[in-house]
Amino acid sequence: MTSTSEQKHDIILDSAFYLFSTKGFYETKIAEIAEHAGVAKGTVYLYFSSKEELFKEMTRRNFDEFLDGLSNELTRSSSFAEKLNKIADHHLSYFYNMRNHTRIFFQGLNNDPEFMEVMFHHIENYVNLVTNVMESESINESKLHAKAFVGMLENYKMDILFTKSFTKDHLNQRVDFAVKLFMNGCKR
Amino acid sequence: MTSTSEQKHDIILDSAFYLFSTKGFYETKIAEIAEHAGVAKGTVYLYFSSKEELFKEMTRRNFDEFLDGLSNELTRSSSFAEKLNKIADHHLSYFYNMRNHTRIFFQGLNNDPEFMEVMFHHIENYVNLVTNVMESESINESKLHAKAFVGMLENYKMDILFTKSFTKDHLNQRVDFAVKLFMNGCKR
Amino acid sequence: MTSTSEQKHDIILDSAFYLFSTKGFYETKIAEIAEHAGVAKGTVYLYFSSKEELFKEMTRRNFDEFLDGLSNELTRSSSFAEKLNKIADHHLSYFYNMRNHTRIFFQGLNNDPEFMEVMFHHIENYVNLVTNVMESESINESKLHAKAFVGMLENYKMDILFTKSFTKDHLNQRVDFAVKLFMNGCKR
Amino acid sequence: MTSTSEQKHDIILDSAFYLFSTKGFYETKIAEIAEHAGVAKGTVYLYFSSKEELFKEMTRRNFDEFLDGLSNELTRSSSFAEKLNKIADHHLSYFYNMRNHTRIFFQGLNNDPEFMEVMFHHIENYVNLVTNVMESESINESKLHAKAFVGMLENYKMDILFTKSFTKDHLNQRVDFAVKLFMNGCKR
DNA sequence: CATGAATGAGAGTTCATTCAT
DNA sequence: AATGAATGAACTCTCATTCAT
Repeated sequence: MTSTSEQKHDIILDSAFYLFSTKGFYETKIAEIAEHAGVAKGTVYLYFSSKEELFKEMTRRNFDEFLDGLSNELTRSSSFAEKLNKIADHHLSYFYNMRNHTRIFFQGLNNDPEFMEVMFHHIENYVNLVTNVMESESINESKLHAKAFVGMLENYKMDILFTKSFTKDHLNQRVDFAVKLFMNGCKR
Repeated sequence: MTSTSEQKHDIILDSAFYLFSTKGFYETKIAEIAEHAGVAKGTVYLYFSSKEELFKEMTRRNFDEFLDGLSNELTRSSSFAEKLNKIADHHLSYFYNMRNHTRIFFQGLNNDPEFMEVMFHHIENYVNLVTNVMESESINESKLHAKAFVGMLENYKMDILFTKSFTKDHLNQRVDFAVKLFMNGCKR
Repeated sequence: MTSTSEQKHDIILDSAFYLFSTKGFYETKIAEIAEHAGVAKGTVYLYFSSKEELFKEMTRRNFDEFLDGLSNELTRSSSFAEKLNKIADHHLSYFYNMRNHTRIFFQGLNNDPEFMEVMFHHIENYVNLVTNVMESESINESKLHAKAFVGMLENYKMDILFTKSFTKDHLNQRVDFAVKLFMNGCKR
Repeated sequence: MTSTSEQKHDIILDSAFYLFSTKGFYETKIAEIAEHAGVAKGTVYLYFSSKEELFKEMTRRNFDEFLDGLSNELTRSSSFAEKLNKIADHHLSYFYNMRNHTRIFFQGLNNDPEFMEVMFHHIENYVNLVTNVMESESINESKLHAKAFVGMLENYKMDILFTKSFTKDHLNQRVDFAVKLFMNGCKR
């Protein structure tokens, strides 16, 4: 009935995610994470060497989940439009599901090179995944296209995070819009 | 030869910008800002009521400069393509000039509603400026178009901030690319 | 129309009294006293060498006024009972008139020997005045009697300071009571 | 051999009493209390939420000890004179034992309503205890009598605190004197 | 005489981290 | 492995005092 070591590791990570993403890094205290996880303060340090390290691991897990999910969905898609759709939907749905955890998207460990590396690699991996889709369609300058597409999506993220009344319908509308704009350009 | 009161206000703001943007909010100490500005610690509090307030004023000034500059350039542009070009160039050049102050773009006062309001309004104002350009060209769903375009640019920002070898040429290339992609869509 | 130097000295002392007695020594700022007196902060230091000194001078003036008034009233009294009455009335009326300035009676400069000296001397002088009255009636152990009488009055001070609904009638009742008790003892 | 949690709480309270009463509230630093108690600065905050709170708890403990002791002694007294004697002796002995901690009697947290409440209640409780003694002897206006008696004692406190050469004999003399004066009035 | 901008020492408080149990 | 009491470095902000104008 007691938690295994691995389970405790994950429980702490869950609590860290919940609190960091809701309140921000500096505003979240180790004591709060411990309490939320139902362990003692000292226990946190048995699994993570520091607050920074805990934040980094949490971030890594988040990024990995995001990319694993996307990568999984892409293998089940066939046409180009369908793939773009999946990317857009996955991207915006991710933020939609996290719209109550807005802090996570604005705060990092900006002075920690290792953390910047983690972020940088995530973006790189994400863009590479999208770049592969572009290349499979023989699009030139595939990387620039990939970044532009991701950027469009990233910007709609703001609507989600700041608009209280944002619904799934609004989300679908943006998915369609982004794909069409990317494929055909603006219609004048 | 001595500073007027207004000058001192700005000198402190300059120092705050330099340090906050280089090291981040929490990592910058009031004592450092004072030293950098060549005044005593207490003097900072004669001009700004708190560290948070100082950060907010600095942010406001930054945002205002960005928008004033853009708005100024847009009035001197004629064709649609030219306007898009000016927006893209202004956006990316701004970050290019600040590529050594990367911290500023990742950290804020995420728990301070007033600060979030400042950020939100800036984004709103920026998008509205771009939306006006879209509308002047009678483009439907002008706001969604505006956000998508800004998003593309925003994403290229990452290249600038993370790529040490990024040059003005790379920048111009992205400006052209973004405008063309936005107008015509991806070419397959 | 402008204040003379002596007037300014007194105006500052008045403001100091008002604020110190309403808010306490540490809670009152020099800046507030200056503002209340309608002078600049630096001006306070032209008349008083430090915050402590200002507090001491204010206290001295207060004590002097109290004793001058009492001494004046006693010369106009004839019988013993009448004199005791004047003392009691003067004592309690003084606190009654100051019942909105309760801070002054609880806070001092407890670490400043000079201030303690000022307080000590005031008490001494007051008791001596009352002792003289006792001696003029040939009462033995005149000083112990004097202190006991002052003590009775001092304690009724608490009623005045803490009882919001305390009236002049209550005051007169206590004056009469104290004099009778002192002269005849408790009635059993 | 190590302190229990409760012991540490009391050790800090003891140190707080020693320093606050010797030097005053504002003149005593938390760092000094910690050092005197043999703990780290932060430890003080594990037991008391703020400097103010620490001062309040110390005051409460002091007051309680005073009243408990008195109440205990009164139950063992029989005649009226004996009871008055016990009150006078307890009151003056208390201050006699504390004659090196004079600061405590002049300084409080005058702006803190909660602290004023604590003080007010203590005085109230003390007077009530004495009032009960008066009533048990069927004395009219028992409360006014009680306050007068306490006032006499309170004033002799000054002799104790300010007279370096004050001895136990002086104290006993004042106890006797106060009781006789209260019972019989001044002898002319 | 008068001003008030500038100073900077100093204090209370927080909280990540440690370590004896 | 787990605890949580104890630590103490570090930081923001205050305010009496000074002095150039």
